[in-house]
Amino acid sequence: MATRVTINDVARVAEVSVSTVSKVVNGRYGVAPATIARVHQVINELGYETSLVASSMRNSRTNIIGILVAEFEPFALELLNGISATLRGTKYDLMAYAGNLTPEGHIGWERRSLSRLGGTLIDGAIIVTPTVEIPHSPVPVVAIDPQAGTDMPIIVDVDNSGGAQKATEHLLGLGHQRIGHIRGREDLKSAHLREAGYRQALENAGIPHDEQLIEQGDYQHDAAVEAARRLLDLPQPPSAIFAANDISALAALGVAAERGLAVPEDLSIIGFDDIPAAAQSTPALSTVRQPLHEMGSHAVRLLLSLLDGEEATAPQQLPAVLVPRDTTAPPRAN
Amino acid sequence: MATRVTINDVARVAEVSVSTVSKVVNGRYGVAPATIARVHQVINELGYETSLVASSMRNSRTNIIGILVAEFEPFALELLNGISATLRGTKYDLMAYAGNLTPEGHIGWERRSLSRLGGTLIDGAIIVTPTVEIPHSPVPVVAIDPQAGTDMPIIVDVDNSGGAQKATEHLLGLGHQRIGHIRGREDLKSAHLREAGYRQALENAGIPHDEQLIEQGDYQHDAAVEAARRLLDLPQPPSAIFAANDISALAALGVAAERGLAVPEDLSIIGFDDIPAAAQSTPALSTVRQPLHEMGSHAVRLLLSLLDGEEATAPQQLPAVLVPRDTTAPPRAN
DNA sequence: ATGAAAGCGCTAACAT
DNA sequence: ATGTTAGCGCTTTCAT
Repeated sequence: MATRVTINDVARVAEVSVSTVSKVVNGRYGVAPATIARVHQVINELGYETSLVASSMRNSRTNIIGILVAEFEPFALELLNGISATLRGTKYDLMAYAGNLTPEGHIGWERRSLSRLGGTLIDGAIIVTPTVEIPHSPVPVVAIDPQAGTDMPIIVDVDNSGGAQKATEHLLGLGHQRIGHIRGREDLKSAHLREAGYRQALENAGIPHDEQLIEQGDYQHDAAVEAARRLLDLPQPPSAIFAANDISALAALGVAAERGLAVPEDLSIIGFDDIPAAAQSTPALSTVRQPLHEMGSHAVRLLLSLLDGEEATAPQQLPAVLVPRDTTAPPRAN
Repeated sequence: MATRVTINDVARVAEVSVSTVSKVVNGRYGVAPATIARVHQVINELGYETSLVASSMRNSRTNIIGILVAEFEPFALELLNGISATLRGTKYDLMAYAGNLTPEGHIGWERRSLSRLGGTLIDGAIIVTPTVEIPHSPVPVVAIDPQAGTDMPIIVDVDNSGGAQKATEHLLGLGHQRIGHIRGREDLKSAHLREAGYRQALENAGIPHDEQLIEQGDYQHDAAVEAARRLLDLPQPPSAIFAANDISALAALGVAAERGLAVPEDLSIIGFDDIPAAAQSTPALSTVRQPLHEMGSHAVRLLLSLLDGEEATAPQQLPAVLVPRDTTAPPRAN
């Protein structure tokens, strides 16, 4: 754990000025070949590398893209995978920063992280699932799957309403006519869009609207359990349920079990997200998947074009992918 | 994309000196309550945040842990998951840096990244799968799964020999007596350890050593295909093969198919690593898994104790987990 | 209680 | 070809 080798150490040992070392390191003109050789030799001997931090204070460009996440959970990690793959071969390095691990300050973490890194350390940022608007950023920013309003300029997310529509049409296609919906969190854009997709599918199928079939699940297990119970307690219970996320769908699966309902024979259930647990449940949960890899890839391409000085593009919606598994089947003939 | 708000902006608007602002931000004593209030107000108005970069040049501590990876691939991402979870609730933020994405300089990326970030930006580092020794680091370092020698002081990795032994004993337990081995890359420590575990298991079972049953597969598909062919061409071919990694095992699976051998009836195959493709193959590959989540968690705990000034600990070996799937079964009765 | 000044490691404009 | 200097944003003595 030796102390850091700085440009000063190199200059001293090579018996030149620091600016000469800097010129050599950055390949600037106006240094004698002999000097270049000697400096390089000292650099190797000492194992010197320029400090990213110090040089980023002088240079505007660092060739580093920052990925700002609240936390490294599976959703963010899968995005990171696509981002990393897309960045390979470009001149950019990748720095992922989780600035929300400390107990304090959880809301608005993205604004904080962006201010702390932007303008100096990173040339541009991709923010994963931001919770608040970013009014003015020091660097170009692309948001992935923003939770709140749509005021962020550049956005990549899944086609929530289209995905919900696919899920509902899947049930419709199996022959279901009475389809319930467990709604997501009121304050999140995605919840509204998913509900809209559900309504759209029913409308397209010419099925009259029944407000009783929509219950609030808040994207959370407990609330979804209650919602599912109310749905199944209906005088005319639904033969299928589209839940706004997999957590809720899994909750509904539990309620079906507690009622002695066979899934999918007595009740079909489909979720949204395709979280890992979805594939593990018994029976395996039918759902709709966000193409995370491609979303990350898309975000990178958008950011790179922004960094090349191109104009802001319209929001990018990537299609959701239907993943039919074992919780959806035709309704029991009656 | 407004320009960055600096401490100077705050000072100017609040009509105080920058040092006063700094004191307020860092909660130092000796500032009038009225001044504190005014400065805070301006900070909020302007949306100021201290620059990580600038402050890290003055402070020795940043409360940021750096994870240095060559690339964000599944192995590193899974580790990141464990690392992030373990760091939650501590005072540390997490910064993951992939410094190998640029085409040039791929070997020794870890030394480069460490020099560039260490000493200023990060308080300590966890390096994933380093390829070279780190002679002197500016900050405490823990290595996960180093590829080369064992000269790195603090290491976390899977128990390679133990895992190989488990795999071999699994085959032994099924009744196999003649077990081949496709060896990994000569220059990697893990390959030697896995071979050693294989030999140990056979020795423990009192099975005489047959050098013909070990072939070089280099951890690579093509070489492993050749190795598997040679094994199966033997006058007395093995009834089971332990491959040093899943790539090689999958290659062997292909060779079995090309020979018309049924797996696992005619030939049992087991790999090592549990890469995603392992679960996808037909039949699904039996293998041995590295507990990546726990390895990440362990590395964090080691690093934190190092940062608390504790002494270097001995290398940590985490047990590998046997994952029996469908490519291993008792040998055909003969 | 406040501010002026030095310095962290580095780069670039400007001498020499 | 080389060195001197200023300054990036910040924290920390050290005056005042």
